[in-house]
Amino acid sequence: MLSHVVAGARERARVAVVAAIKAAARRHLAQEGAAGLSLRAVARELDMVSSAIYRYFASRDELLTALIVDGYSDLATAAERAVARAGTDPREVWRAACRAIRDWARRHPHEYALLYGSPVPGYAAPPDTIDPATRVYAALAAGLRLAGPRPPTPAPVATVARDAEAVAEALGLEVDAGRVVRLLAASTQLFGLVSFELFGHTKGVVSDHDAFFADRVDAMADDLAL
Amino acid sequence: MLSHVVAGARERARVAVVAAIKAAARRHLAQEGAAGLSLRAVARELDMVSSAIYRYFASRDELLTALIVDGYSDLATAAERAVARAGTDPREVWRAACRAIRDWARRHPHEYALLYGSPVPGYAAPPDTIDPATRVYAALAAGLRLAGPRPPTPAPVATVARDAEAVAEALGLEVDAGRVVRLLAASTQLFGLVSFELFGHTKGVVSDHDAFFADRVDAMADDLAL
DNA sequence: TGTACATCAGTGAACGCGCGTTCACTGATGTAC
DNA sequence: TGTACATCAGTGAACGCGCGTTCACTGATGTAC
Repeated sequence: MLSHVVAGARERARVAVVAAIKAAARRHLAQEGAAGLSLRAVARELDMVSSAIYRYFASRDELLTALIVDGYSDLATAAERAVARAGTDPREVWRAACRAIRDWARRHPHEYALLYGSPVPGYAAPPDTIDPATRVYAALAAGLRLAGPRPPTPAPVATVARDAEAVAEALGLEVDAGRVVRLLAASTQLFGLVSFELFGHTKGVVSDHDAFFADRVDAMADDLAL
Repeated sequence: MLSHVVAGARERARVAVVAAIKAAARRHLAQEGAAGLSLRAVARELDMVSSAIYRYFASRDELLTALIVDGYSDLATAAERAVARAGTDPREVWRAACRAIRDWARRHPHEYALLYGSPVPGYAAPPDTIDPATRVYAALAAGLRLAGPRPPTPAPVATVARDAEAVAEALGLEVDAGRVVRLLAASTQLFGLVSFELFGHTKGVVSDHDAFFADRVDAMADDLAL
């Protein structure tokens, strides 16, 4: 729609206020967590009356959804940029994607928790969140895509192989099912590492998180034959 | 203290009420999540007046702490029992521990989220939670302990090696640093897999979670040389 | 064994607070003729 | 270009609700002599 390109003053003001609300909500998130996100608190911070928020978001859940979609998009963009900067060496591309995701998570711990932590009770993520979430996995798959076919690994059982082939298809990977399963596992490993670090489960165990993370990213690269 | 063994009626009643409060709180947790756990709702369910709860717990946070400690203990006990049942084959012991953790998590998704999901905002876990949490990792290490020294792996950088040696010491493992790092990684991988499954991140990707999980548990066993 | 006293569980009212959402409204900004 | 009308942003009051925590209290249960 042209109205999005040549916007009138009203439209531009609206976009600005929506952005301000989301920014304030993000700040609020950092203090109270997702479950405690309050429309009234957000309105207060913007010197608005609480009911004014309803001009921009139909409900608290709709604002939450916007934050989640923005979060995935922001994270995906960070990963994609890192991948683009990393050149064409598959292992470097993999490293760049992993590092970008961890760095983003450390910079935005509460948004990370919103995306990959406990689900918000009573809130069901709508389908709008699927696409940006998929972009993150696509960035993680970039190294394998660059590397092309890999030495085959033992095939997983049929049900798993079928899932793996669907994933390969969706991400444009020409890789055997076993390797795709390893990529899925590497993703859960990656988010497991980041979650443990951010949520405090490695307190008193791991002291040099940078080195530990780098070590494991390379181990995963080996496993993926990158 | 003897009073814990030969308890009077008052003491026995007290223990029973504490248990009832925790049970109700756990049920409430399942509906509202940790952030929404409400003393008043718990009291209502037990047909008590809300202030009566304060005879048993000094504050909401103290009740939360009790739930967390119980959660880790319960999970650790489940893992330890599975390990004990599994016999002496290291790989079987490893499989049993992993399966027990996943099964417990699926049976208690909200307690799992309380333990391994996003931290509760404004709540700092007290040191009481460390011991039972460590028992879980000890159960995961049982396979490696049984297997004894493994073929050495490339040594990690010094800071990581030092952490690994401290962990080996604490868990009573006679294993090289590289292998200990792999065990730590396997733990984060395990909890990453379980979290992704429970928190819905594999929706539309993995259809046969049992098979996928079993496949990865064996891959980790290979990596640990079990 | 019987009695006096201390301990404890549970009550009910209250404090002060914050929340999401609705509604009728005012006034400013844009649009169509 | 000027005017009439429609659209929209933001206001302020209100609804009905739930929360954690404190406090003075009643009555039952245990303990010491």
